[in-house]
Amino acid sequence: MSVELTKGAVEVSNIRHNCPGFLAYKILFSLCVGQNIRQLSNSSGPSRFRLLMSDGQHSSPSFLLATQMNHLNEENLLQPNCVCVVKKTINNTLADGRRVVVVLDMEILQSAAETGGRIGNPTSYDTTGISVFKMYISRCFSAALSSPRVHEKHFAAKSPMKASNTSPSSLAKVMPISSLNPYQSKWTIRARVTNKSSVRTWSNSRGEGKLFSFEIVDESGEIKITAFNDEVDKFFSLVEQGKVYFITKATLKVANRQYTTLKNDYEMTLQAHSSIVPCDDTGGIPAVLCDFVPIAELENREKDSVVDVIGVCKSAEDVSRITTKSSREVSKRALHLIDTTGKEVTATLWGEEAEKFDGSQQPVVAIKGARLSDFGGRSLSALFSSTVMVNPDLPEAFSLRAWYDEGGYAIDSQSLTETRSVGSGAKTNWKTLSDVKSEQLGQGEKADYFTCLASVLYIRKENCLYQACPSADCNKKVVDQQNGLYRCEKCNREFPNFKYRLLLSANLADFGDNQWVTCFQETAEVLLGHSAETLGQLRDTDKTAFDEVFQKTNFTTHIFRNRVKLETYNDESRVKVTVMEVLPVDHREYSRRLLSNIRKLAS
DNA sequence: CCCCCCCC
Repeated sequence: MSVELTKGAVEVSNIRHNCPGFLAYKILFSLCVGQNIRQLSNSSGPSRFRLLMSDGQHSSPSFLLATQMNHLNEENLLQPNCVCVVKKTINNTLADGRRVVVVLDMEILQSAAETGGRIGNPTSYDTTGISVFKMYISRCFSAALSSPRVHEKHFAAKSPMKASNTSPSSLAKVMPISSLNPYQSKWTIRARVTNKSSVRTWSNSRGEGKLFSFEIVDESGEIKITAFNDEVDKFFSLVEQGKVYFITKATLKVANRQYTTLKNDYEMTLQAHSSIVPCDDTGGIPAVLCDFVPIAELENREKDSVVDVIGVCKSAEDVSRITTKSSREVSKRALHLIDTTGKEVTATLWGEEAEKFDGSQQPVVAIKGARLSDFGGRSLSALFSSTVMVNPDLPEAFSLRAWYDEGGYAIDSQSLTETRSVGSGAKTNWKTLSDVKSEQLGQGEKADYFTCLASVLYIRKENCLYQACPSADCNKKVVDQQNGLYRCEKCNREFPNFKYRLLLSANLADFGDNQWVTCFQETAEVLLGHSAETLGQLRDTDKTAFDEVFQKTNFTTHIFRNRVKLETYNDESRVKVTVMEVLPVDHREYSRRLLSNIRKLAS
């Protein structure tokens, strides 16, 4: 059978390297022959196939089969000289600067046997020679191939540079990053910021100061740029992650390979006379692309691998300060991310990123280049080289938002990170209050421990405070001698003062049952939100305010970690529940408990 | 001129 291949398809696919605004879209239907299929060696993750594609006129080896199309190989359809329809592609630049056309969707139209050999006499298509002229042409293509998935971010630059930017002749003056060296100072580059640090200060024997750095990329390569002191003030707010700039008059120096993973022998330092000018994002500069790993998939990835992840921040822990092994203080904040795989993972942010993070609206968070750790099973940690994006303008973010809001928030998800946030040490023994009775918890020799999600129904405020011995280690009730002195029988002493202690009897309820529990000092203070001392003062001076504390506590919901034990008392035995810990309701745990309870109720 | 990848 004879088929006609779409001449020019190879060229069109490759030219579209110059249209970074498009993440993925349908290309002109093109019939191509996969002449050569090579499985790329890959230490982790699924196999990747490189395809030498031909349109009968040109052939190009720069086609990479997206892994979701690997089934073609498994079905044995991917054979040299088969004819396929390429339906959807995305252009990408590999870490080493090579450009590839990733085939996201294609269909085998005719098997290799049916084709019977090579079609036409294709010549090799040279992608390195994409000229300014072609870049210009590509804009015509991008206009013709407009798509709803257009992802272009227009930068409202009204500078004169904008006009010259659209002119092919001026583009010729822009140099590729890969051509820069310390021996030539007259250059302008046009590049996208892929990673921007926060401002950091230093102080050492050579002096002190502040700095920030960022990384940029163009079609030819990447480089790191650092700004110190005055240049920090001048450029920090101008430089934005993801945006494209003309950069000129910075100093180049040999990069210390020890400190960089970027593929460039040099790095840049901004000077007083350096110039950074925002420019149009209209072609030529590769977009910052993320290769998001589904959260469930993290389980199979190697420890210490660096991955891109995206998820809804279901809950975020409070920021805290820790001291590192090198005695440095740093802020950290753990985020709990969930995605459509129904799995969660804990990701830690550091420093300013941790301090400024606001998880209150459960934003979608994408982290490009997070390190996978094996702490608690699997967890993630942001690196200095990571890019943390909150509610990024990405299709993946939109679909995650929709998934979460339309029901994802309620799924009984499981975390890959074993947290010890509730209970200590042993696995949390979640029970409903009716479980505690039906399973006869605490009726054995030893005490039992359980954790429940419950609301405060009632607190006995009468007798909740007592006057205790003021000695540090004695909490024994004292006897008011009515002479200004208080006697402790245990210490066998009289004191001119006492301290207030709390001993609270509260009735807790969940969906199916209720339970009287006892809260001693610490747990009572957490539950009521006031110290025993304050409450004692209030009771004595402002009864209304005192009552209000209890009213406000009623119907609040918490996680209670409890001890339950059989106690004998005047020949009568009954279980006594003592609250060991009152914890705020963690949204994550809350949904999980609520669902588990609902299921119990239904069954 | 920095160069830190952290903590449970």
